[in-house]
Amino acid sequence: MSSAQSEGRGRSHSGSRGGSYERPHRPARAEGVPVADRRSAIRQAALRLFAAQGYRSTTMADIGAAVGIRGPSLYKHVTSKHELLAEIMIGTMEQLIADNIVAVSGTDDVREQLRRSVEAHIRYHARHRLEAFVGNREIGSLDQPDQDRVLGRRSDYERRFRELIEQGVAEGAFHVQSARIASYSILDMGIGVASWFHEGGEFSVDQLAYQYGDIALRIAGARPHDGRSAGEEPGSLP
Amino acid sequence: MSSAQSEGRGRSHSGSRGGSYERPHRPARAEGVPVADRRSAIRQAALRLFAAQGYRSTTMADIGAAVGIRGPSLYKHVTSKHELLAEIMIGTMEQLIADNIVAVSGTDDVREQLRRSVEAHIRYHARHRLEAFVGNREIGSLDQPDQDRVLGRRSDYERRFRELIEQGVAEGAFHVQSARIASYSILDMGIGVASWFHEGGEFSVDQLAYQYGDIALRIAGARPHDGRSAGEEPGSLP
DNA sequence: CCTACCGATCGGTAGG
DNA sequence: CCTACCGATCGGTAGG
Repeated sequence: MSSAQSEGRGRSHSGSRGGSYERPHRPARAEGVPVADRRSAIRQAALRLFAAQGYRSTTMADIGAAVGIRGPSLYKHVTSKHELLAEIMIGTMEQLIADNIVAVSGTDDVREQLRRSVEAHIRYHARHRLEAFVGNREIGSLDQPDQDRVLGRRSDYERRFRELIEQGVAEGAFHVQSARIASYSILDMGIGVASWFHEGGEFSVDQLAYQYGDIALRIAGARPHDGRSAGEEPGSLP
Repeated sequence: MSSAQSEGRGRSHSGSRGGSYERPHRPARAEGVPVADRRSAIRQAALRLFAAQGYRSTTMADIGAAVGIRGPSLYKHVTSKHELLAEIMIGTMEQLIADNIVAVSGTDDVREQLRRSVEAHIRYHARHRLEAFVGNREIGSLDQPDQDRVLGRRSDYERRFRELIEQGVAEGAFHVQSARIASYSILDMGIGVASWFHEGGEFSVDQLAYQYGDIALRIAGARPHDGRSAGEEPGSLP
């Protein structure tokens, strides 16, 4: 629910017509910045602007202004606007998959593997809201090859969750009608986090991760070896 | 997971330069269509194109071509491109709220109210994928007043689910750590359906609605009066 | 419902 | 890293 950002909607009707218009003030220094940091500053500005205004509504001049240079000067550091988007979106999927590999590798208990996978999924979507938000909204803004790359990685990522759930079902640890719907619902509720989470709100990232871990175990129909349902406090049964 | 559409990416490099270029063929009749249907045909075309290409990448000429007229002729039927988007997005939220009111009014059992609310939510997102998809992606493309209208209705809609869950908790029918996270997770997993569902796939709309109803009851920690967990077949307990 | 057209925007290149 | 600029696009209006 709710949108990620609200700043910067609509082309900035800034100081048009009427007397002396300087250029818009540049944010501090235009030079003197280490060349190595310049690229990452550009990427970060692009990410923020893509999230706030959308890829198509963000101009190279906007991105340049955010790092203190003019639009055309960006082409010394990046080859195109599209490249900036593709890097964000492919990098996001690579990170999610890498985090998932770590999450499942620390334990053999399928319940714990699912919990850790979901916690990693939630942590990423809370800590990297903008990446996740842009990654989920701008798929159609990619060219075909990059779109295929991102969708292929998404498919791989989903399969990891689905096969984990199938394994749990085979072991008798999970009980679901459809592993696919279970994995979709678990992943989709995590994706939603990127839309409404903000630091300093009702929940910390840790609390969020833990609660969604519980919810995922409920969705999976997980019961520990003694037969209790997931997410129940030991003493709360009727 | 996955994007809603893939047609029509990128401005259509269609027959530029070189010999005889007629205009692009118009899709059958340009006139002879009942005036009453014209507006809804335009809305439908706009919806399809907004979903496939994004609002900003869809031109009035695209929409016109889809209904067999030229871009400027659309202004006989609509006042602006923006109006087309606003109608879709506000109408979507109005329908979801109306469906929810019906869903909760048929029973007093809070479990059944939640089930029916979720089923209605899922049915809408499966049957009106494009509306839901556009409604969730183009919030930032609205002007401020319309964006406020949509977000206000979203907030109302979420509150209906949250208060239902809180009521269930108070009655001892549900058990959750946070009603807000429960409602967000339930709504977000439904929103996800609009991204990946397609008719003729593995599940029918009815199957989907039922399974997500079960999942929502699990998330809510629902147990029937006899103490069994939601979504379990009566004989499946260990 | 159409053509002609205005005014504005924008990604990217030239050439310092 | 900048200015000047090209080529193309687009929402909306004029005036039939």
